[in-house]
Amino acid sequence: MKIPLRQHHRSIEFRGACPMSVYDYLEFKHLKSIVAIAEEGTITAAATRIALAQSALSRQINELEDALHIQIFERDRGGMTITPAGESLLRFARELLQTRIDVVKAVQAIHQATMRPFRLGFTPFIEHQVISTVCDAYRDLFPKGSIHPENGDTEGVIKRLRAAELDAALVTLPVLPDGYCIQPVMHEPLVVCIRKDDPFAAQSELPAESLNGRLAIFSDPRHHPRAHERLLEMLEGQGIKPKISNPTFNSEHVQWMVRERLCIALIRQSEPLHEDLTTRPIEGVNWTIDSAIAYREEHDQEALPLLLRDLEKRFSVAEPRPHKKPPQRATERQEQQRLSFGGQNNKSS
Amino acid sequence: MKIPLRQHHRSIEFRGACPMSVYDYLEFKHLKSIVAIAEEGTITAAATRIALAQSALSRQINELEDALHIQIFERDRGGMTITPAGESLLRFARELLQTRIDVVKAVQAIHQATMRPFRLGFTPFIEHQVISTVCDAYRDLFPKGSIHPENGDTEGVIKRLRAAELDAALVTLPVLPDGYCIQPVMHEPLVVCIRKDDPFAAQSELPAESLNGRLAIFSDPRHHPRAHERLLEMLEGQGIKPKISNPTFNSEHVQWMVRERLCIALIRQSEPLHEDLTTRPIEGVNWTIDSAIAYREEHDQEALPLLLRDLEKRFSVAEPRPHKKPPQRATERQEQQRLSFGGQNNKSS
DNA sequence: GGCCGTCCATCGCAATAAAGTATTGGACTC
DNA sequence: GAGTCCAATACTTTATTGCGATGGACGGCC
Repeated sequence: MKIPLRQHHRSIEFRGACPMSVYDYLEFKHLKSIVAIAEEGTITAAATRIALAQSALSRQINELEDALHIQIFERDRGGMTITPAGESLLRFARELLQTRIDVVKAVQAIHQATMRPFRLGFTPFIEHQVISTVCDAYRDLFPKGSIHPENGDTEGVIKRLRAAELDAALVTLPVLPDGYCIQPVMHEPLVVCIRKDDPFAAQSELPAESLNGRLAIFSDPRHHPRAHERLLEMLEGQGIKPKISNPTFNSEHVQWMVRERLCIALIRQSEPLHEDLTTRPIEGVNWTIDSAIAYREEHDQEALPLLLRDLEKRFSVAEPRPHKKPPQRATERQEQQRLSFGGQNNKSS
Repeated sequence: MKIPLRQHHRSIEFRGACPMSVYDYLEFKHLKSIVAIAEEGTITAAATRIALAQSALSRQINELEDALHIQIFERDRGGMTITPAGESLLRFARELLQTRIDVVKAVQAIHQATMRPFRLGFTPFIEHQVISTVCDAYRDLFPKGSIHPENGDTEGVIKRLRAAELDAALVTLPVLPDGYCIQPVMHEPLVVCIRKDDPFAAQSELPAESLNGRLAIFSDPRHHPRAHERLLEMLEGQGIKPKISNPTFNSEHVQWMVRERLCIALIRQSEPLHEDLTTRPIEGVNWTIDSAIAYREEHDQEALPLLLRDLEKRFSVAEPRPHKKPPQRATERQEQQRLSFGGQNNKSS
């Protein structure tokens, strides 16, 4: 059991401000070895997998454990089994190794073509704040890169994404996750916009029936057919027949129509309101608009993995929405079966 | 310019499933070197700092650049300046090196004492969902670790945190950030709870005057003196004189009093309501309750850095709140000058 | 119980990779 | 034109890794 304390002939440790900490014993190659051993179960098998001699691998791990004072594996007969400490280490090993790959790819891209500009599509339904957060993240990660946001309607954006004319796109769900992946970035409640002097304004939540025949839908089927359909489905599910009206994006038009008592309207909770108007949730449902970033799995944009990784940090995942939902990891929950509806499913545990 | 392509004597590359990718050339030591060179400006200085010979460092970087086909530095007279590609790499180098330290520390701790249990304080003001998200994160990172949530009033929790009897604490702001650090986890709007048949329920927002003399405050100065003070300040700032009442935590008591027309009350937007009650925001202000996790800067809990890192991902930072706020990084914005008030300062850019 | 196979640890030795020392050469300064 | 600073290179030394072989521990099998 020799201690592999690096013994440079002449005094090291004193020179500069860098006393060679113990952490330096851990290198990426060790992480690779750990993953291999954990997955193969024996040093012998792991050694062949990572093209190393069995003896070398055995030494490597023993010395690492020794230097770090960690026992990573338990030596049973018949192989190595990972310890609790090793289990946590393994988790990070995988993460770090993947990050290394992503970083190298991205940096190579920056160098080679001074990196291809990141083409980010977005639809009119995406809040400006979301777009700028994404752009900020990108510029923060790649100061010399460039990001080109381009807008378009949902179908067009998705089509261009699929055709690799975009590297990623900010869209609102639902979209068919066909040929691309989705990572959610924000959820925003849908509420009903009514006049303050509307009789129903006295209530904190509007019963679904009260909307029947009054609620106008302004979403344009051409701009986001799936969301439009989904919305109609959801309304139908609550027994609400929407009023027919001409599609528009213009929030002021919508509010004007409500003010003129021509209808009431579904809008986002965060939308700034005219002073005569107010909003109310619909009783018993918890509809939200979900924004997500979509990207091709087989992307050729080297900046993408790191951008996604960073966005995960920047955007909400735990929803501080009225009534608690079970906290979930972003990667598991995304799905386009919500325009969204939350409705009854609060408090599943 | 020899190519340092690792030439194992006998054919490697074919053995297992691990064809030795180019990414393997990048090791943590390279990241250290890159950071050192970038900070020192010359190879010579960097070499002494990281206890390496100048020649070794020069070669190391040259071979790395060569293997990865990246130019990281520009060789000027008088030193090395970093390239755009290097700039991005540098960013990740720092991040990864820090993560390595955090990981090793945490894993060491797991091994040594099978890891000291994580003592997480929380106050009655913290939503259960927040606590369980934190606990989930911990257990996810350290499957064999244990986390002990303990509740207490704010002052007690802070005191025990400072006395190192707790490793971290979930508290609501404001707290004096004295001797410890704070990372926000959630913001939740405060709204006024009123009866549905209250005349003011017809309005979507309540003017501040309408609360005068009617709004009862149930927060207990003993449980969170600073928040209590702050709340009174905020009310005073709006010209609201609160009604005196006995402190209570029990939300049902509060709602019962509102139902009995004894008062109206400030509550969290997400609180489940009795069917006779509703909530309204106060006009012109945007008060929120901010939950944060507090911890000593000189912690001895090795799990803490990785937990904080993970929580950053799990919790909202971009606030999908009514009216956009500028997106900010979590670490910069925390401060206890909000109980919080948002009020006029929306849309600062 | 004895035999065999598997697997990990260890050792000696050889080959390679990495770091050290010393030197060179360019560029800039005075 | 000598001095200085710096990176790069030549050459030497050290450290790491590979290879092959051995031993111990365990379990299965006859």
